[in-house]
Order: sequence, then C-alpha cells, then structure tokens
Amino acid sequence: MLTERQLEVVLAVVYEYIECGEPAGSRTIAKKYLRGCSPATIRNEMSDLEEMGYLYQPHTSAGRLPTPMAYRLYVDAIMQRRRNPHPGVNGWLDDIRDQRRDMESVLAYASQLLGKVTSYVGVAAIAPLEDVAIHRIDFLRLGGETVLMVIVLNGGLVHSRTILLPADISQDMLDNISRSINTIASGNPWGQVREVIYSYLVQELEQIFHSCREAIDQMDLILSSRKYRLFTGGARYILALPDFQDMGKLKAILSLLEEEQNLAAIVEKCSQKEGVRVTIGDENPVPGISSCSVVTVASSTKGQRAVLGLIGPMRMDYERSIALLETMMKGLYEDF
Amino acid sequence: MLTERQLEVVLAVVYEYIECGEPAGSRTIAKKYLRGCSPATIRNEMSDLEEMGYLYQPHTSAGRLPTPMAYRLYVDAIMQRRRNPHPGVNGWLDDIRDQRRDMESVLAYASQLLGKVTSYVGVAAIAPLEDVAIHRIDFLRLGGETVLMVIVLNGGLVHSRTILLPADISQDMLDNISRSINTIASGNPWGQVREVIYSYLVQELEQIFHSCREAIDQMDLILSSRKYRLFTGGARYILALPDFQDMGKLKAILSLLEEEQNLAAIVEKCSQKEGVRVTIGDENPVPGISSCSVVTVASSTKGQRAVLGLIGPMRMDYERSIALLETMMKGLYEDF
DNA sequence: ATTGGCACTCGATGTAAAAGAGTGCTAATA
DNA sequence: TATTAGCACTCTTTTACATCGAGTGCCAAT
Repeated sequence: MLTERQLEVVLAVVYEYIECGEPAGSRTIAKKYLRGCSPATIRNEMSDLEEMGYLYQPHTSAGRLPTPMAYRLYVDAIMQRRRNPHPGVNGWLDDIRDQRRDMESVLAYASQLLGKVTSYVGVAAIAPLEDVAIHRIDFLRLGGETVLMVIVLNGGLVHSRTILLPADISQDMLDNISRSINTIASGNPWGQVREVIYSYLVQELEQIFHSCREAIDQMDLILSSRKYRLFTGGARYILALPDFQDMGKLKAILSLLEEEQNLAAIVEKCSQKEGVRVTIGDENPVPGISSCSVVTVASSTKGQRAVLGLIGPMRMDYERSIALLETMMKGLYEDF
Repeated sequence: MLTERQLEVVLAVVYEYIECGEPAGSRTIAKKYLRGCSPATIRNEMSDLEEMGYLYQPHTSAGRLPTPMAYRLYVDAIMQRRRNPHPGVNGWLDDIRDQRRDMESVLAYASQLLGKVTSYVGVAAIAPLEDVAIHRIDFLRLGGETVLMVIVLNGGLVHSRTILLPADISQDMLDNISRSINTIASGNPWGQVREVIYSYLVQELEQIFHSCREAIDQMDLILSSRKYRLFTGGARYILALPDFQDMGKLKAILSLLEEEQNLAAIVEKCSQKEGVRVTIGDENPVPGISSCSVVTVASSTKGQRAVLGLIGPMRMDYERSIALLETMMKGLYEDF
C-alpha cells in the first residue's frame, strides 16, 4: 500500500509530466510540489515507487516517468473529486444550435470541434441500436431488383442502403409493404417490434409476396447489428504534439481512424454504461495504440445513445479532457 | 526551345528521380539513359537546363532535381503516348461487383483501394449536380417544424437533410407536396425542371400552403449547389513514403483531407472535362500542398459524373497512377 | 562539339571531448 | 529512525573537428 507521501509523489510526477512533457526529476518535484522535503527524500521515495511499478526511468541519468499504473492512479483521483465545467463550451454549443442541424451533422461538427480545441483526435458516435425508436421505413424502387431502403430513426438519424430483392417489385407493392411495416414499427424500437414483425407480419406478407422476408431480413441486419455511426475530427492537429513526432505511433493512430471496426470496438466498450470512462494504454481493446489513452463519455436520452470521446497520447490532459467531454455532452443533450 | 537531347536529359532526370528518389548526377544519367554521351556532356546540358528553369541543385555538390516545369514536360509526354491498362484492376473490380453495393459504397471502397495500392491518397468524388436525374423526393415529418428531406438520385445516390419549415405541416400534407413535386421532377435532372417547378408548381402549391416555397428552396440549395460527395482513403500509407517524412508536408496534406471544401475545389476543377488531368504543385488551387501533385480522371454516363483521383508527392509515379485511374474508371463505368 | 582530367564545394559520416541533468550511495544530522 | 547534504558516477546531448565522397565547373586536349 502507498503511504500518503508516496501517493503525493506519484501524482506530482504524473501532473508534472503531463504539463511539461519531460521526465520529472527529484529536484523539480521537491521544489514545485512537496516543499517540505528535500530532493534526496524524494529520490528515496521515487526509488521505492519504481520498485512498486509506478515509475520508471527512460535511462539511468534521467528523471522518472509515470507508468500506466501511475496514470490509472491519477485518473482515479480525478474521477473521485468534483470537476468544474469546461469553459467556452457554451459558446460552441450556441453555434451548433444556430445551425439547427440534424444529429449526424451535430456529431460530425462536435468531433471536429473536440479535435481542434484539444489537439487530440475527437470522436463522436451514435448507436443506431435496436432500442432507438424507429420513425419510419421506406422502400424506393431504383430499378430492377434494386431497392433503396431508407430507415429514419427518431432524432433524425437516417440509414439508407440499397438492397437487392430476389424479384422485381413495383413501387406500389413496395409502398404496401412499407406501410404494413410502418404500422407496426413506427414509434417503436426495433428490438421491441422485431419479434412481432417476424412472427406476424412476415407470414401475412409472405402470402402476398415472398420477397418481404428478404426486405425485413435486411432491415434486421442493419438495425440489429450493433453498428455505430462514427465521426472523427481533428486528426491533423495531433501532428503538432511532441508525442506523435514518432512515425510509428502516428501510423498506428491514423490506421485506427481509417479502420472503422477497430474504432467501433473502442467506442462500443465505452458506451456500455453512462458517464465518463478512461482507458489507458493497453487497457483499450485495440493493439497498436497501446501508447494512447481514450477518454469517452456516454449518454442516452429517449433510447438514443451517443458517445463523445478523445483519443490522445497517454500523457494527455485528462482533467481538461474529462471536463470538456462532460460539459459538451450535457449541453448537447439539452437540445435533443 | 529544347533540343532533342536536352529533352532526353530532362525526361531522364525526372524518370530517375521518380524511380530512386535521389538527385540524379551526370554520371548516372550518362550511364543509364544516354549511353552515347559522356558525363561531361550531360553536365553541360544540365547546366543549360538549370538556367532554363527545368532543373535545380539542392546544394552545390549534389545531382539535379526536376523543377515543376520538368514534371510538366514529363507528364505531357506521357499523356501524348498510348498507355497500357494497369494490371490487377480487373480482380479488384470483381470484388466490388460481388458486393453489389450502391454507388456510394463503391466509391468509398475505390478510394481506399486506390490509396492502398499506390501508397498515395485515394480520392473518389461524385457530383450530385443539377444534371443528374432525380429519382424521387420525399419529405418525412420528424416532429414539429422539422422535416427530413430525402432526395434520391438515379444511380442510388441519396441525399438526406433535415430542414426547418416555417410551420408545422402534417405528414399527409407533406406527402401531397412531394407527390406534386415528384410528378414533375422524377426522371429529370433538377437543372431541367427547376424553372418549371418554380414558375408553375410553387404558385399552385403556395395557394394550398405557403411553406412549399421553403421546401423547394431547400431542395434547390442542395441540388444547385455544386456540392461534391467526397471519399478519401489510404491516408495512413503515405506515412511510409520518404517524401512525407517531413511533418510540415504531412500536416498540409492531412489538413486538406479534413477540410472538404478545399478538396472539393481541387476535384471540381478536374471534373470540368472528361479524361485524365494532372495538376503539379502550385498548379492546383489549394495552397499548402504545393509540393504535391494530383492526378484525376473524370467521367460521366447518364449525367452521372464521377471523379477518381490520387494525391501524392510531386515525384509520384505519374505513369502508373494515370494508368491505374483510367483502367479503374473504365471498369467502374461498365457497371453503372 | 565533345571529352578527360582535376581542383573545389558541400553535405554526410564518424569520433572525441565537454556539458548537463539526475541518480545512488554514504555519512552526517535532527 | 527518518531526513538531508555532499559527491562520485552514469548516460544523453551538444559541440567541434576531421574525413569522406558524390558531383560539379572549368580548362585544355581531341
């Protein structure tokens, strides 16, 4: 177990490193954070803390750096105490409100904004899941067997997808089908009406036209798949950070952004429960960004679940990031 | 004017630099490209060419590098002669065909593919312009004055956008409006029906409900705006290129990718006329990527205009890039 | 007009010395 | 017993300097 002073030292090292970006020496810590002690005392503590796995030295004659364990300690400390709202957010939210956009645009804009003001990568995600109420579903015949399925969810989220039915169906017939589906589905989340539709509607419709099953299967595929709609923004700003001067890290993070599935894996894990979540280094499910941390905040109203997040270096400014995300999410949800 | 041999030397320097990535010396050029001449002769020619602005030396004791003028010469030479189709494209096209996706997915996939196989940044764009035939337009009431407008264009391109009408209109009323609009618009490009709708329909509908004008204005905004739908892919691969080891350049190109308007400006310029277009360095309209080149190919069938492109370093492999884009565009258009 | 020869330039590479930051250890101290 | 001052030691970073080598420019010979 850590003594009071050891804890202070660890937190000081983390704080100092986040601020300055360089290994913290005993002298600095003594002077800036623990005025009552001499550098020598701090050295002794540091030596012990290194043995315990909280600190390490990049080389013999350098100061100490925090290990992921230390970051975890630091973040847990932040999470326990009350946090102040991040300043400036209200102004940005007003901008968003003025534009009166749909949820997709709002989140796209939010991710850009997050990236820009933090210099980390901003992430926004929305879970078009089975428990979001369906507004309506339409099928538009594009020609031949190709049909465009448009699913509108409450909150203005639109999913459209061209599907291929096993036969050529007239628009009138498609309208009939969508009317029947909408009667049951509209206003309810897919998760609730799925069973009903499969047990009752498909049978009835199948008598009219057996292609209905195909159409509904496709719907099920989209709505049941735990697919997130993802937005990222501000990737260019991380180039300025000293932590990403290394090409290897840069490549890892850019790859992550381009491969949506991996990003989705991270986001999904975070949206399990509401509130802030911080994943440090190896704690996050994707290899390759083991030197990065992810801060996310998940929230849901009316069954609409959204996630805002920041991906940054392990020495990111957790306190500010958390405050920013919390404030912004709170602000966004007053609108929707 | 350039002599025959001077031309040969310039082209050789460009070719050599594209291949090896290092300044070409007189010795190398003489040995590899102009066997009949001695290094000293080449040196004299090079000296003249430098004066003429085709070559330059990064420092006194280095070989020569091509200037943008030299690249222009080189590209023009390629463009004049017959080009062979790029191998391997057919296989990829089969993959695309197998997935039977709509145009959006196809282009998104194509941009990724382009980036991956070239290590440059792949770009795909589609111009949802006034001259693409409209399939149909729907208005879906989301609640209150908020309405989702879904515009489906021929080819499966979908544009949806929430708009705000000055009054609360029932879904039935909206259906009436869209039915009226579709009667006139469906099957025709907006450019052709725009006048008709404004002169005839708006007047008629306005008697029923004056909000129609707002709705149609919004449509006009989307369809008349020369807005491109853009896809980029493979940005992570350029990190491996020696040309982008410099953070400044990297930042420039990543910024470009995140700011769609700039990218659109580039693409727009290229889609003016069909066929391949190469923009070298400062020739392209966006500052910041003055050390990059852009190769694009534009094409259109049934009024559907699409652009494929590659953004790479100025010493990109133009020959291969051009062949790749031409072959791929040709292949894609056999499907659509 | 072309070519061989040679001095010259300038970046790249390598080595050594000096500087600087920070530790670990020991002995003195409160 | 916990803390502290002092000092030797380690390892990186910086600087300076000599060397190397690729490639040019120019001149005289062909």
